[in-house]
Amino acid sequence: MNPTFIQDSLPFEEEATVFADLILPVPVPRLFTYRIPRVLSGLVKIGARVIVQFGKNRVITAIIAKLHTSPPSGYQAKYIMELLDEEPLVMPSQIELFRWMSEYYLCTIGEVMNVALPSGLKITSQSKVQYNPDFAYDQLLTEQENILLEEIKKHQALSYDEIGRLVEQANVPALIKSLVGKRAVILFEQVKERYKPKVVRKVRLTAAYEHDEALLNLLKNLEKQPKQQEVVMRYLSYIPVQNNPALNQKGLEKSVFAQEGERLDSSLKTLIKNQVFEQFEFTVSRFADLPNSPAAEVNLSVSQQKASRQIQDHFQDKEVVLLHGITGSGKTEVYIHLIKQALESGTQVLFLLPEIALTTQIVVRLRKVFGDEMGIYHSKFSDNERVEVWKGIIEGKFRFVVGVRSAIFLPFTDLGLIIVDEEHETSYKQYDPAPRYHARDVAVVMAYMHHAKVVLGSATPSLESYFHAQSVRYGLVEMFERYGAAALPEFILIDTKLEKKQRKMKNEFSSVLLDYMEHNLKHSEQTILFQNRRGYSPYIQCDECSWIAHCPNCDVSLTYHLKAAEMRCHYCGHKEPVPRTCPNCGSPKVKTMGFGTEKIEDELHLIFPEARVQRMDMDTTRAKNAYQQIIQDFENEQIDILVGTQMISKGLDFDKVSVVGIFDADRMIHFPEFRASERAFQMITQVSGRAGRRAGKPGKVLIQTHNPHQELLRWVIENDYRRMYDTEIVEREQYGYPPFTRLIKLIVKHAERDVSQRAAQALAQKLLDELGQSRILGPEPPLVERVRNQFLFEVLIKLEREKINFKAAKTFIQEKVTDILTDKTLKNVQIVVDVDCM
DNA sequence: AGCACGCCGACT
DNA sequence: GTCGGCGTGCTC
Repeated sequence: MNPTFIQDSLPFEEEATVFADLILPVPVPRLFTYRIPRVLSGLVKIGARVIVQFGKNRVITAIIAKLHTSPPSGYQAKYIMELLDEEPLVMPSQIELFRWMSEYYLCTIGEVMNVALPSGLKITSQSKVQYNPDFAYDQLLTEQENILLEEIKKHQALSYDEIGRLVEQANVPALIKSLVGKRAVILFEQVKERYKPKVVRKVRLTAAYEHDEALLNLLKNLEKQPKQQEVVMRYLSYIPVQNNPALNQKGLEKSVFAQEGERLDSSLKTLIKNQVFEQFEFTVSRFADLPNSPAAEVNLSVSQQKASRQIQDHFQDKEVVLLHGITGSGKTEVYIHLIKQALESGTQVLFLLPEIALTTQIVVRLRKVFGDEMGIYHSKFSDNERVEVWKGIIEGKFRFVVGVRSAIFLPFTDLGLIIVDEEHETSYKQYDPAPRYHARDVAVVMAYMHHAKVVLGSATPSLESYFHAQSVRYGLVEMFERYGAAALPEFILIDTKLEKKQRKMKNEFSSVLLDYMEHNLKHSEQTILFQNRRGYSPYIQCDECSWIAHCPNCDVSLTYHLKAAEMRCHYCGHKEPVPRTCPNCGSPKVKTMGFGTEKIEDELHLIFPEARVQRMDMDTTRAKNAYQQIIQDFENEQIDILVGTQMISKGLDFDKVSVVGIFDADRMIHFPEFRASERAFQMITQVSGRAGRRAGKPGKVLIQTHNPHQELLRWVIENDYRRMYDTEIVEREQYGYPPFTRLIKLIVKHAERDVSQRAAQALAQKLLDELGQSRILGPEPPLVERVRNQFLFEVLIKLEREKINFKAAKTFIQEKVTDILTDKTLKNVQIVVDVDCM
């Protein structure tokens, strides 16, 4: 890495003009050089944000990546408009990381910046229109222009949107443009800082009433105004000033007096007017209301102690340790122990979790131990909340952050430990937009930069991580005992083929599963049903002519949603009503085919009308707290049967569930993709982990399958990760897949199938010439070959880990991609480059 | 990515 | 004859 890139002090001669190379949030693969105005030259620092004009009329936020005094040749550098931060908002190590990411994932540093900064830190400008006070009406205005001008005259400054709302004219932008030309109005850019600290309005007694005597007098005087008296009494009940006058400074939130049905707020107003109370505003943290009772003791079991000791031993000579611990082995306690130690040694700690696991018990758990020293970074939090975490880390308020994928972008300066829990989770990989990064892999790189250590934790590690743990790269620590001697669940395989033959199936339910569920309901025990497909049915079909409802924009069937009474495309979001008769032949025999979570839920109502059934999938958890609510209800045993997609495999307390039912295991196992076995093993194992024990008996996991003799199911049942790994790794090596190779997927898109195909073929040919046949797969259309009216073709590149210079190969690939994009005979082609695709 | 500039069809 | 369609190319 270029050392000047991270230099942050400037011993410049006073006269020299200072230039800054800036990261701009645009997909242009270079930095942009701007001039620093003389008055700011001593104040600018690397990592500070500035506002610059970019292009003719755009005003955007940029980050200073480098400061120097060599004027650019060939063009005149513009001045920066404003300096936003006196101290760096982005740390030098982050700029280094951004650069590494843009090189590794083949995207621009601006794209990295764009996803890294919460939008509250990115200032955007808005064009504002203002009446020109010097306008002399020396120009001929059309009637429309006159109406508009009169309206603009009435206001200080208006945005285009506001004008649009004010007048009923069409083509407002054109009219404004004309008015600008005639010098009747002025355009200017208004910059708005998005982040607003959260303030609460508070009241407190004025100094005159802070003391006992004055208070008693006040209460006496207010005997005729009972409402006002009540206000004072209420205040004192919260803030006992009579016992301790100093408490008054803190004040009380105004909202306490504005509760429904009481109408104390008007009395409060009077008291404020009479200078009994005074108002003030108080800036509060948005995280204040989370449970917070720090320093709960953590007692490690013998196996947990052993695991954390082993991890620390590995850290002597290794940066990364894979903690392979089965569900319920108590990895969290081990994490807590390690986090505590890292914090005690004075370093920062980052704990990554997949999105869906974050809203649950583990956060509450960590909060109990670490209190408000711990920041939380989550996509369902508002932007302001994210900015608060960002700034809190810089200010030293948070030395420990629990967060999702994007938390790797936070401004750490001195990381000592990164924990990636559920490291096998595919949601750590961002697919769209660029950078298409894998947070687990970035975490490892980041740890090297900070000289920090990494713990990757999982009950079902990714093949990649386990492979590295088999070599000298990573250390491996295993926990195979269930905490508190909870027994492993008992597996039952149900042959649905056989049951179908014997006519024992009730739609999707086997008789065995129904028997267990019924027994469970009778004994008030809980059941989880897993079907990794949302909606009611994945397609609807005409019984007469076999017509199937398709998305008009994508090459997929439409999924039928019962409750919403419509068909939806899960790729582009297209919706349409369900036809009563077949649009092709007019037959009324249009039937739903296949099943998703919604259908299972629906059928459960018929089979067990008395049972309390809840569904949990993307459709029922869209609201901010819906997910948490369902989990809470389930924990409080207000739900008997929970039906869900893979969402249910995380963060549920297994102790209360005695039956887990898994549908459609075959579809997962035989999915046409090289990772299918690994994924299926992980998913089924994770879901099975939800089965606990009740009254000393182990829980039951029932798997419905067409073929109970598949070896993958046997590995799951025997909890034999190792067998799965050994079998799978041989195949990976044989066919040249990760971890033996690195994959780069190029997705070519065009509105016409033919152009898309031609471009993909040309691209593949260029790559083939240099890299050879064995390293290039395709081009071939993906499973869904048309999405949002774009035809897709994929080229997959396999690069061996050892033999190939990965960086050079990527540069070459990038060149070839650019060749295609600039090919005049292939216009409007888009190419997505996905490094380490999943 | 935006955004402006530039060259061809349906309207006052 | 103009508005405005979106193709093309640039941004320090």
